[in-house]
Amino acid sequence: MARAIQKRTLQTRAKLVKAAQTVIDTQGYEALRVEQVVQLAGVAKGTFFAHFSDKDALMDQLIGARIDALLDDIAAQTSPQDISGMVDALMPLMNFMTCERYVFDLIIRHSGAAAREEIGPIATTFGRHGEVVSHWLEGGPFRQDLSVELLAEGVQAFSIQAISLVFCALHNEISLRDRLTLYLTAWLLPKP
Amino acid sequence: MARAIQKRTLQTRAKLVKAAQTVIDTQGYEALRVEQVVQLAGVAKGTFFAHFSDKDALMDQLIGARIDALLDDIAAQTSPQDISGMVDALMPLMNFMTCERYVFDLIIRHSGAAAREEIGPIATTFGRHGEVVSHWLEGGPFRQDLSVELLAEGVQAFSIQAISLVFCALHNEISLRDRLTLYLTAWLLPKP
DNA sequence: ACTAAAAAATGACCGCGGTCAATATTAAAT
DNA sequence: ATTTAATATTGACCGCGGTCATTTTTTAGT
Repeated sequence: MARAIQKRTLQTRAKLVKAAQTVIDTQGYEALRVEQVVQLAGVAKGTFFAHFSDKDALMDQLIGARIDALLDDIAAQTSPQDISGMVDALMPLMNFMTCERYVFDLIIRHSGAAAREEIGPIATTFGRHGEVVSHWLEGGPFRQDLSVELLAEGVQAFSIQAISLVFCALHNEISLRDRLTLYLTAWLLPKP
Repeated sequence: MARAIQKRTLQTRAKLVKAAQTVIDTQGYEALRVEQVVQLAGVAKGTFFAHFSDKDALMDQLIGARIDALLDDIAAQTSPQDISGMVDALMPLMNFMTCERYVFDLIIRHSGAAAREEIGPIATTFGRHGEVVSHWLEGGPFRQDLSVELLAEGVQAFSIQAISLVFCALHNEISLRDRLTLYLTAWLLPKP
């Protein structure tokens, strides 16, 4: 039968997460090295991989937690009634996703369940994001010819597109906020 | 003063590219190892990195060339006059982009100029893609309230979204083609 | 031809993510 | 308390991308 999780296990895991967060806070996500994390946590390298399947799994958890916290703030607000309000609400999330190229790449890589059997923290936040946006669209003054779920998928697609262009050498004359406003207006308020 | 490029340089580079293509043809993109490529090409490891800044640069070139060839085919056809025709035209490209998860990730990572000074082969193909789609939209029976360039950016955003969901464990009940059709209809033929 | 400088090729070496057989610790059974 | 099986930890080791001082080859000047 399945045994209970040992206290030691939780302690070690907590030490690893704390050490990782310290590294990220001081040096950023991209600079994180597993060797540095285990040294800071005072455990052997192998222990790390007994707790996380790989380095990406740790990042998935930490970045997923950050996004979740941002979504908490977003969900706590009243539903925006126009594009400008919607962009305002989404900007903290957008800013986090653009804080480092490495972070953006990792989020994209984990946004779907990434062909793994179990869905990870970041993928879960994408589901939540869709629900929050869907809820906004339900009563709002936006196009009514499509399901809110489909519209929400479009909002995600354009958010990713806007973020991508931040890292693009060609199109950086227009700000992230302005580009997202442009996209969402075209998507949610078409006037053909 | 700058000297002319040696014949030997071009030969070595060709040997590396040929060896790489052989590996890819037999084992796929993800399985490619630099060590195997240089062994097959009969050169030292250091030589590889004298010709390509890193492994990604080689992939950028090879995948970029493939996409370019697909865009040649697409551009050679007459402009599609409806969503179905547009999706038909785009499908070969979509299928290539979904042939391997590794390929998709690499394309995304290089789709913008990736914060590098010089724009790479894949990033160039994205520019071309935008031009081809813009040209389609110019005379076609699609929404006229936005610039064709902006509409083309949307087509790219939805293409990426559709591809992403192929690799997503949650949403794989609907096919890539059907999803792209759904998205492009909603984007290019809104009826609010 | 000979020589000097520029360019190309080499391979030992490093950094870092990830593995695994061996060892240590914990918790249940007697 | 002792045994036993499950679980957690360890660190030497591996694979592979990437570096760089050294050596080899090519080119241009005389």
